[in-house]
Amino acid sequence: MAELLTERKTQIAEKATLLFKERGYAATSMRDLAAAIGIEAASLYSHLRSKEELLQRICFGMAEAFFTARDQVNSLQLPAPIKLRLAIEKHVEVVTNDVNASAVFLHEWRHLSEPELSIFKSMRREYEEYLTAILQEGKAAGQFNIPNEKLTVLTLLSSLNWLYDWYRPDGNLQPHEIAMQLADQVLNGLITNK
Amino acid sequence: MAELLTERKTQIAEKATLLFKERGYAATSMRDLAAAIGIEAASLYSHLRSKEELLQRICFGMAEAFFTARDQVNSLQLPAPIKLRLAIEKHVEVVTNDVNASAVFLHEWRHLSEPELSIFKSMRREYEEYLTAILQEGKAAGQFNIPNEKLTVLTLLSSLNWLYDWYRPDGNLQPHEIAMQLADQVLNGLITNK
DNA sequence: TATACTAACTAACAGTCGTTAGCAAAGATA
DNA sequence: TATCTTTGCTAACGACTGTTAGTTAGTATA
Repeated sequence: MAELLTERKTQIAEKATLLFKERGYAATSMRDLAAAIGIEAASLYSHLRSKEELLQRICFGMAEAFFTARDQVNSLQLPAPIKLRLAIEKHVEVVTNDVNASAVFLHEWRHLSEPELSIFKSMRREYEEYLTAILQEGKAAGQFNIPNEKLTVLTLLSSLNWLYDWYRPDGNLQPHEIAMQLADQVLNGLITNK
Repeated sequence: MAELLTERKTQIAEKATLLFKERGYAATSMRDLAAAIGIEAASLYSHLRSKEELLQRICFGMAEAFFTARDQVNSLQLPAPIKLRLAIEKHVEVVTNDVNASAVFLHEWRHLSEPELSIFKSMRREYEEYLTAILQEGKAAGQFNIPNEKLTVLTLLSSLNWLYDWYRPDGNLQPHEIAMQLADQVLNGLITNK
């Protein structure tokens, strides 16, 4: 029954993501995970090779989603301010699409062991460079006022990433609206009448 | 030897803060901590009652520092935009003053057990409300353009909090400069020529 | 009907966890 | 000199860790 097998594997992955988010990777035991599903800890090993495999899937799955978003943005030739809006929109889509996985991706990656840890870090750096490039483009064209790109890109990223903490799929703010308001705030600031 | 006693206690607190930041609370064992100091794990208990006591001191010590900053800001009668600049400045001071403790404060608080956990959460909420009040003040006075206060305050806080991740005390950016650039960015946005 | 595979189980492994008990050396105090 | 306090030690506790071995019932395939 290929379908049932996949269902169970999916269920394990989803519960693991939830527990890793709520309690952290190190504080979640395989017995916790098994109990949350309703089986014995040893039975998990019919479906996976190790606990860390679960973490790897979550971290690299999210990384892949962010790269896909980046490639979509970069496939278009756009002025920097509009490109930045699009990048924000796509990033928000990825985060809101799976807030649990986003939280694990952001906070639990350091429990990866080598070589995955180094690979993960370099992927993250690559994504930061993609956003930095947009900022530099706009700065060079005189469209952005940025004294320090690094500060700006890290501030931007933290604003976008914290989303997982308060976004509610059943709330009244849609991802698109959130992205628009975030983009307005980042681009125009809070001060009225510009 | 009251002084030596205090020195050792301080050393333990600092190493614990560093290890909790780097590996996370759950993944740091008392044996790890003891080894980092150069004593046996059991010897730690001459200086503290439990592992969680260490976490409590870090979390509530930082909370106290943030509240002190808030009270300083609130003791002055200022227009909202200037008050927000000051709040940002004070917040940056607290974070940059101890980046390790800031990281633990931000990420490891959920390993507190009751009743400390609930107390901690309500203190955090109180601090968010202090910042929200400034935003509402400016909005009511027509100085701020804010469609959604909650989104704005959480975005602001995440920008400020992520500082612990990249601020280097020996770097070329002083806390005051960082605070000014952050404030400019939040208030004026990235777009040139306003 | 016979065979192979899947997904669960129980039992157990070697190691680690936070913590306690009991003790020893050193220095401070009386 | 005698006593108390501090700060470390060794040894050990019971619980928990990720994981493996071996087994079993049920289902799909030949």
